[in-house]
Amino acid sequence: MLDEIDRMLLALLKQDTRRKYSELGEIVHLSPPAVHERVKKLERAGVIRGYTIEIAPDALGLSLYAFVRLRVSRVPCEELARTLHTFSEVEECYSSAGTESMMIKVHTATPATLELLLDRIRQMPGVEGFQTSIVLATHFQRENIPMD
Amino acid sequence: MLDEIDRMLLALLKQDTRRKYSELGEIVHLSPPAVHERVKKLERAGVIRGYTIEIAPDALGLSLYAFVRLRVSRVPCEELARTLHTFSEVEECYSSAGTESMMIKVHTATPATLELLLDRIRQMPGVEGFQTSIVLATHFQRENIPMD
DNA sequence: AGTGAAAGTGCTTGTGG
DNA sequence: CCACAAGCACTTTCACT
Repeated sequence: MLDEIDRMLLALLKQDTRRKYSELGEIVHLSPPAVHERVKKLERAGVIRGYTIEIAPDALGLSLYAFVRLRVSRVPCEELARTLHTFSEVEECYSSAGTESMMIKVHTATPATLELLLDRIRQMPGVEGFQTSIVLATHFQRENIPMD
Repeated sequence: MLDEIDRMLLALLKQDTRRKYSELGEIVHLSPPAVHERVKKLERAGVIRGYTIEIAPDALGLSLYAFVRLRVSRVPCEELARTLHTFSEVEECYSSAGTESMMIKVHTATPATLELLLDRIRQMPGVEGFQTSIVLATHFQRENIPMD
């Protein structure tokens, strides 16, 4: 489905989408229209879901990250996820195997804001309790694009 | 530092960077060159760190996500982070407050690959143990851009 | 800082191999 | 599936407000 050239293009575009097609073509040894054709195909296939910017995490005045693991009972996780989606501070939401059935990543300006958020989460039906891990440092974030 | 128009532009570009400057200008009531000027300023200020693509998580044949919380002793977290960076399956790496001093997000093709990775992590000096949470569902991932 | 017009550049499409 | 060439749209710059 995806050959090596496709994977190289994905890796290159992941680094910087504003590379010229001619530049990409030189690297993968293809002409600009050929690169264009492949990229469009990746878009249509849904492999490339969208073109976005990476924003400096601290530029927006939100300095506090935390992971919260939720202990859930009775209520389906998907239903809780819909409620959590309405809290703008909740940036990621997962279901997981284990005692804590859900895990979220939250992003707030201050500890006080985090406390308010946790208060709201505590009141959600089905949430029996949670464990919070404050993030002290983000060492790296990246994406793994295997070339096989 | 960042006014409301800047934040709107960031939110719009986050959704789709291939919007035309004229299109952005209509929304924020500015001319294309004015939008251009602001975007360049955001780039120079480091608020916009880069332009990337979003890749469908399952398109690359990696179907298994897991969070691993590491119990660390003796060794500085930053040193462990450098070692973890050499494992391509480790996509995110954080230091956190609490009993488990570090937390990583890993992305592998199969449970067998995950096991091999955990074996390697287990052998790292300073890693006393870890707890693994397999991700069953990713409900949402997004970014919070406050408009204040 | 923002506007308007003009120039430059790369994207995009059609034709052909 | 890819290379070549041309039309076209957008980005980018410049002079001015």
